[in-house]
Amino acid sequence: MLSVVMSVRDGRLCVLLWKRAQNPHRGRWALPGGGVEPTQRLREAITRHLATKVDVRDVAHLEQLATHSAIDRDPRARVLATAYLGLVPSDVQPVLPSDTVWHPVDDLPQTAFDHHFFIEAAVSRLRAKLSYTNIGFALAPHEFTIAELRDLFGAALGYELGATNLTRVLTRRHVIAPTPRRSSPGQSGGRPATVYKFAARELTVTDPFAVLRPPR
Amino acid sequence: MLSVVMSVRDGRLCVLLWKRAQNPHRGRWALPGGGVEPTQRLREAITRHLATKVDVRDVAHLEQLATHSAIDRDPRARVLATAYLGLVPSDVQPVLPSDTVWHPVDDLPQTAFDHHFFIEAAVSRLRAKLSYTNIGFALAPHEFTIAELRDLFGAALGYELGATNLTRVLTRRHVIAPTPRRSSPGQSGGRPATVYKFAARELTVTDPFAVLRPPR
DNA sequence: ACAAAAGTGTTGGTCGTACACCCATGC
DNA sequence: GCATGGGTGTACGACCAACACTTTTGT
Repeated sequence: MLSVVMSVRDGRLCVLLWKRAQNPHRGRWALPGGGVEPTQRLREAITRHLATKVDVRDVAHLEQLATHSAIDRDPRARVLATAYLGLVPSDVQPVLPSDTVWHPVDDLPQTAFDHHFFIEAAVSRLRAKLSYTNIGFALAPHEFTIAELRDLFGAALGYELGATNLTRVLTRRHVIAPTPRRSSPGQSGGRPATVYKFAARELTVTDPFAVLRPPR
Repeated sequence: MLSVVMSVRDGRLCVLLWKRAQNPHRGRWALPGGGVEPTQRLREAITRHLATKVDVRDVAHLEQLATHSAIDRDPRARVLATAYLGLVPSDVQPVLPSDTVWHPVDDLPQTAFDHHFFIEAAVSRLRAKLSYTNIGFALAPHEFTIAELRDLFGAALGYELGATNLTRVLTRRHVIAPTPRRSSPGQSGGRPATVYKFAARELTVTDPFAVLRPPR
């Protein structure tokens, strides 16, 4: 049972890793995870582990990724590992243990076991879902300006994008909605930005049929 | 370890189920599945089980669906079940044991345990992937006419669709390609149909970014 | 007044659907 | 020739990207 907890930190998409102090794979970086009690469900086990071991309580979204069954995943014994993808909003600052660090996904250190496969799968999944669901809510603060959201999406997707079209796409799909509030500009001036929020804070598919749509 | 094996039979999307002769859930219909040996990988276990127990050797595509961990899934013991989605082309006719039957997914009998959840997940996954991948290759014969493909897709998606646009979408994306062959018309005449084939017989994503595309 | 930042209008292109029309065959 | 089924051409709308232009602020 593993969790790939991702969040945008300092403008970069990061994943939570801890440094192993013991063999096997001592010194390498591993995903948080552990065993599952016979009375626990997987989701429950993940949630509890994140809260107690790494003090991450504000996972805005959690979904199952995949189960790996390679026989020699762990040299000690046969371990079936089910991984979850967890997302933490960019404005929450969990207090992490000293061996646990946010690592940018485009500059990963050597990871333990087969954990880099899970990270790759998580990044692909997140990037894909950003384009056809409202999953962005789990990365963003409750309120934000378009500029902030543009930087957030840019960091998560790995490329720059324009604020204009981002606004239009997300509002047309009713993913985000303006609030009456607006932000005050910085020292250098500029027009105050409208404050937006996500319309829903649960995962919904916003673009269900790319093609081969059913007849109206 | 469970498999949701699906195929189009007699113009309907079907799933392979076997009737339980023993308690628990005697008389209900269950997905093929079984335990995993400590030396087996999941995919291997699924493949072997399908070949030996239900004589299904021609699974054209197999992908992992999800792992369920409900504590009371099986009243006998805590069982973690990882389900796979398998697809069988419509022209192969595996010899099934007498307790095993293809059931249309839109008219399911009472299923054992929580197997209907897996079936629902498999159907959703298949339908979604039909619109943005070339997964149709796993349902279709090696060669086919557009009319046959239209019926196949219609059965899988659950609604009628037009041959014209199906052709255009799939050829534009280079999912299918015409062959030099053409089919001879039936008794009632009609123009001979061009025979098509799938360009690739491995899963590829054909429509990766619906929106928020990276700049060219 | 000017720079900075946000927001709007407009255009052009791609893609998917609908539907009318043309083509090839059996009887 | 005519019915039958396959294939093509065209028009329309939805959607998205690019970019110029306007609005609102601070200094």
